[in-house]
Amino acid sequence: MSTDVFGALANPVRRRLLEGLRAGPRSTGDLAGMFELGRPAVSEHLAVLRSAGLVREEPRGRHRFYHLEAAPLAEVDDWLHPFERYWNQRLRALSELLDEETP
Amino acid sequence: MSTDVFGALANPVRRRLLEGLRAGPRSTGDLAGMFELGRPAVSEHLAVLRSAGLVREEPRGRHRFYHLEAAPLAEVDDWLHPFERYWNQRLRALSELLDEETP
DNA sequence: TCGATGCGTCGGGAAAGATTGACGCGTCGG
DNA sequence: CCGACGCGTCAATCTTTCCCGACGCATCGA
Repeated sequence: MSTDVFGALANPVRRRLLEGLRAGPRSTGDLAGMFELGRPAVSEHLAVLRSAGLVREEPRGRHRFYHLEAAPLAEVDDWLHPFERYWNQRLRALSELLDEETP
Repeated sequence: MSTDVFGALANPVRRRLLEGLRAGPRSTGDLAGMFELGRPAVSEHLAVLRSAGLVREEPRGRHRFYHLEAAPLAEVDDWLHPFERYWNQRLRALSELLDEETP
């Protein structure tokens, strides 16, 4: 059903597809032009993104336009947030200070 | 050398390992206790995290303690940021307003 | 109506990932 | 000094992912 969002983002092709969709909906062939891949491969990647809820397809004529559906990315953001203080220097200093205060 | 960070996060076991390391450094056996997996499997997952720079190992006696090294997660955060306005309603409205203001 | 176009899907093969049992190495306690 | 402990690594196996060529379906232009 809805595949793992993290798994969907694991592939660089799929990440670039999402980046390409930020500017607006695009057709499959248009998206496939971004890569040196065969069209079936891109189509499969789009299917993975779709099963992760990251993309919505709108058939228009004989083209099929894909729309960015960024809502599931919030899950990644939520997972990432608790780690933020560990890579941000200033917040890290603050948190270490707090760790000293509360033993 | 440094494996893809997104690829490292694709596996739920590895994500839970990083979560478990937020509280502080832990030994391999301790971490393996979090799962119903064999110790070698967990050890390999830790190797993947290490090759992604997400973890640092500190040999202490016959134990080996793993420390969280969250810096590479900033790459994920950076990638995620341009999408934020697409899933956050309020920020989306704001950014669309800004887009109108600055042509 | 007919040929061309744009797509998704299926089958197969190659590559990568995940898990296990067995083994070897260094470390600690007695 | 020795047996037990905690680990990492290796070979082998199984699953998943990735990619392609071929095919079929629907749509558009003439």
